[in-house]
Amino acid sequence: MDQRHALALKQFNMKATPKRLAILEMLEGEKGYASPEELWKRLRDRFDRLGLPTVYRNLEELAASGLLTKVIHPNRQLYYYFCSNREHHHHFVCLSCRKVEDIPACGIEALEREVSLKSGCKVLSHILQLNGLCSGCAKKEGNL
Amino acid sequence: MDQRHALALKQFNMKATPKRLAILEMLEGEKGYASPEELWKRLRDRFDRLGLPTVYRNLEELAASGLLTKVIHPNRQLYYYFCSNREHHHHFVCLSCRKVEDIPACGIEALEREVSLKSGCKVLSHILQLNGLCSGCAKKEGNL
DNA sequence: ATGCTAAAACGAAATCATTTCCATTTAGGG
DNA sequence: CCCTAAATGGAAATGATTTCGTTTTAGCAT
Repeated sequence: MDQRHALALKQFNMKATPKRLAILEMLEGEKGYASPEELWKRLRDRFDRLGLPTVYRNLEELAASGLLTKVIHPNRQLYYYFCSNREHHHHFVCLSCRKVEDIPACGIEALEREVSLKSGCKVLSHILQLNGLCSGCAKKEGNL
Repeated sequence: MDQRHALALKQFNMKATPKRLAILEMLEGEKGYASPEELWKRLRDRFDRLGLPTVYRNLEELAASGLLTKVIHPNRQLYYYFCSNREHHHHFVCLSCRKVEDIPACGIEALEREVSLKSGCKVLSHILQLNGLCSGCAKKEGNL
């Protein structure tokens, strides 16, 4: 299991440091997205020394490599999610319990082509995310 | 022209204050998106007193009403854009010159229905934005 | 016109998530 | 086992955004 992550890191020329592995491992164990500070607090148990900047740095780098996914949250704070789905796809995120669900295909690639053809622009990236309440939270209602 | 904005504000039970109108007016005149601070600096010429918090507050409220559109920027700062297109739609934003272009239809409504039916979740909002370089900036290349 | 009241604006100060800096440590190829 | 680039620690800085309590104002009603 560690091996899996270590390999993935190597693919991106990132050293497989214990802290990086721990971050991936912990986030993989989460059911939903987590903030850098939350992860830091939990990981401190496992390391005598662990700086918050290290967590921020690693999360950012891992997201840049695509090993983690950033969540765009209305409160503008950073949240990350471990998604094993290596295909291009998008997410539904629950604003209440933080659960994340994959969204099957989106027609965005076609849209990108259409837009860039029509206006001559160069699409570098796109953001697509659905926000809401997962089935569980929607039932409990009164949430958020 | 003021009248137009004043009416729009009234529709949302917002007072048509000079500063609000000025914000709308100035943003309407922009070709692209602008940051609260930029707007503040430009608007200070027209008001002896204008607080930055006022600009922030108004931009936020106007965006909440849908009179302005928020841009999700990779640098995580706030940017706003005046979009006269009252239909539901999305944007392509140029990361270099800040130009904004409307994106025609997106199939998101269908996607939302599909997702919410399949997983029983309640989709409250969605984010869709294409980032890139507009045709002009793409030519100049080397941008960003 | 004038008064009234809730909404809006001031502006200084606080907040606080995120980043910087640089000295120290470490992973991992040679 | 060495070496070097990469990673980390920790304290401090940053700086966009928000809060707070007070003052002003829009706009309905008299």
